[in-house]
Amino acid sequence: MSDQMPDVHPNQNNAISLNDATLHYLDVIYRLTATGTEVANTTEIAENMGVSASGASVMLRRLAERGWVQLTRYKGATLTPMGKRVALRTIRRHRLLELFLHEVMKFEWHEVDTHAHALETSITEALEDRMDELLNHPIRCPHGHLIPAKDGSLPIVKDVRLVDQCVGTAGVLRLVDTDNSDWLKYLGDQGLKPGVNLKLKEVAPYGGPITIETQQHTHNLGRSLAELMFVEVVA
Amino acid sequence: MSDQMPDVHPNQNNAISLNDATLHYLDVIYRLTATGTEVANTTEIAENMGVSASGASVMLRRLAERGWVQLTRYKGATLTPMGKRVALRTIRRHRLLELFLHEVMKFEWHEVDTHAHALETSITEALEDRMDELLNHPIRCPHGHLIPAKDGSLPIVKDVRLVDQCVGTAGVLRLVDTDNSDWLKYLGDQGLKPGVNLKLKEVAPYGGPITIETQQHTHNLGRSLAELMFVEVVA
DNA sequence: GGTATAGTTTGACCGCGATCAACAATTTAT
DNA sequence: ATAAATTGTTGATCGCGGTCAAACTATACC
Repeated sequence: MSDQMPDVHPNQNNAISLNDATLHYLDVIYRLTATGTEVANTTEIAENMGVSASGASVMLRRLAERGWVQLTRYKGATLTPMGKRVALRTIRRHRLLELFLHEVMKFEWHEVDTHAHALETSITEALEDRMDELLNHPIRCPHGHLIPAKDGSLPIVKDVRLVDQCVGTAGVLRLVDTDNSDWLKYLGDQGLKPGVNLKLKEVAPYGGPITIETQQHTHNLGRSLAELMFVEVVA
Repeated sequence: MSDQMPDVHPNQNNAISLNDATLHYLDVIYRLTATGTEVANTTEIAENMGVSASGASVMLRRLAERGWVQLTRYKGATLTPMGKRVALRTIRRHRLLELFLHEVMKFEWHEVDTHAHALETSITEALEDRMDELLNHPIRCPHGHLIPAKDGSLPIVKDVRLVDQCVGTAGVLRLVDTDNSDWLKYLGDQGLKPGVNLKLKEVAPYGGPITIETQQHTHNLGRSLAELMFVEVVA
């Protein structure tokens, strides 16, 4: 809610009137810091932006001067509350677009990220709102990522990492945490998409494969793929 | 067909890999030169781009160096065949987007131009194609403007200017040639949208108003509005 | 506790699309 | 035909997001 997200300067269209580059940097930094890691380091950001490390370094300084980013030299970057808010708005648009492209435009779930990325900094607020209505105020993108509300708040869900569960656990697949098109295609082809019911049958030790069972099949997945999956446990 | 439109350098995604600015300039120049006038002059272009005349002048030189534009100093600009092709591709995307936003996203016909403009340089070719399919390979945008094919060819239609017809002529409204939101709203509110049947009842002389009749109403329109309307005459 | 190494920043530079102020060409009016 | 007004171009400069090469931490290792 708005008690934790301060207002961006009263701007007719929040998170807009900022250029692509800024929006994409903030997006990347958000995603890098969302997953536990406290700061995003320059090299990571540069890689994700497809830019040299020096280029990212310069840009980070500018983003810090403009108040979007909290920078500790030679250490890394975090978003300021303002930066976080802007990032969440871009992420909202990205995920709404992904779902829209999947549900309405009938793109495959492994294709939507690219197309959504191209559009996320260009769509108008009215279009964002219209998609939201048309999709019935959805909570998740096709991969299961959460769609932030316009105020930056995230829905509360009960996702837990599949690989942390004990053998025998049954649940509903809720999130496949990657945008890697190949992995998504592979999993999708096997029917392993959010919504599917599954049961954890076996976890090989020492980072070995895991075995899960769905209605139709038994699947053997390498650890790296299995680690992407989050489920809601059912009693 | 491709006999009149030369190939752009074999680029995986025609009219893309050019930046927004270039695309928008070419678009503007195309529209300024499409309506009879042989060349687009710097001031006009500058106004349409929302940029100073000197800025446009500099940019036009660059566009000429890059082969998109044919420039005659102190006279004006035309598109090269290559430039024309790129412009038509952008216009295709713009008009497909307009129709999509109207038909699928349920925006009003006077709203779509703005939103389409924001997106026209960002959408991927796949999305362009998907919209085209979903809309069943449409020929016209909501205002009736023609949608160029991917090769730059335009459908052949029988639109004629309403104000050039003699009193008594009956026809179908096919095109309202403006993107002015206010005028569009006004006309739309009266039911004067493409597809409506109408009959020319009176043309006041000396640029005076015209009177047209539709199924439900009789409309009195000032000359400037009437001049935007194109019809297909029915026998 | 010094030193190699990985990671980060700086400095000099570039291309792009703008601006403004000054100047040049073209049109229009007298 | 010349002066005045309009329109167009140039030159200097800016902000932005990049590059590469060189200098500078921070850290891990022996």
